[in-house]
Amino acid sequence: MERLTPQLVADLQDSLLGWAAPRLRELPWRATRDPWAVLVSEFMLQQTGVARVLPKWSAFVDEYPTPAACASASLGDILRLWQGLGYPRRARNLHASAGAITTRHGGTVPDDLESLLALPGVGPYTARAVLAFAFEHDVAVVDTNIARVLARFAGRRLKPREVQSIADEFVAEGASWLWNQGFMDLGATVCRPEPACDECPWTHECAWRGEGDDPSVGSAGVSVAQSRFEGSDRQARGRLIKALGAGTVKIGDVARVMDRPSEVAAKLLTDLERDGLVVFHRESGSVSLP
DNA sequence: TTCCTGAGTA
DNA sequence: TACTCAGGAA
Repeated sequence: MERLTPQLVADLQDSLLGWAAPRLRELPWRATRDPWAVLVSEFMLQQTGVARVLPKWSAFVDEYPTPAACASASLGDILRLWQGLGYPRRARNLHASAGAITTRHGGTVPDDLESLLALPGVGPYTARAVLAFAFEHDVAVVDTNIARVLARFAGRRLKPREVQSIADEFVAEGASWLWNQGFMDLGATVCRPEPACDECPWTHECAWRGEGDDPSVGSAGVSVAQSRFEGSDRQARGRLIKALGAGTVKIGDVARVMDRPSEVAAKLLTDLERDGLVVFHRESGSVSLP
């Protein structure tokens, strides 16, 4: 970005780290640097808040402390532990990543960007989060919070490459863990969709300052609002996955379990089978978890 | 109602 | 680029 001089970056780093330091002491669950535990947490944090992830994460890494342990379990067992987090495709991808780590990397989570991005379900955010939070490499993590902060700071909508490159300029050398945690926390607690600019350590340097159209709307990396959950396909899928966690379901009961018309249920069931989240048993006329 | 610490697909 | 994908909290 044009006006980002080294001196300005240094000043912004100081003010943000000063603001964030006391807050981050209250994140004990981030104390781990175990790459597998970090990878599990980042999968869970894709589209799910910290408060809901924390207990599930503890149970998961307790049950599957290594990639090999996870890979040797059935996807059905993984899905049962995942219950309540939503987006079960993440569980499928985590299970597949555990297998890839076991076979391709000798059971050790890789510490380079290319290898991480090659894992199923691992994108730009998760790959860099593992590098920063497990290996403490000097990389910039860009989640929806940071993308929102950067767009507002710049005062305009940003393109995907711009967001990452601007974020890269901000990474405090040798302090990427603290920097990325603090930066995300700023977006999560102050520079929220409804901002609290009077509490922001960057309010003086920000190009937007909460006045006029919000530059983060439509800017790269900023999540768009979710469609409503009630009545959605997600709700119906979730109902079936939850029921299957307790045992198999007869094909003829699927529509009732989903509380959807039979033709809608049939379509959703096909999608779930294609996603590898349910398995048909033609001989018994039932479906189950994999 | 809104908001979630994204990735895959087309 | 646009769309989908759970479920709970506030």
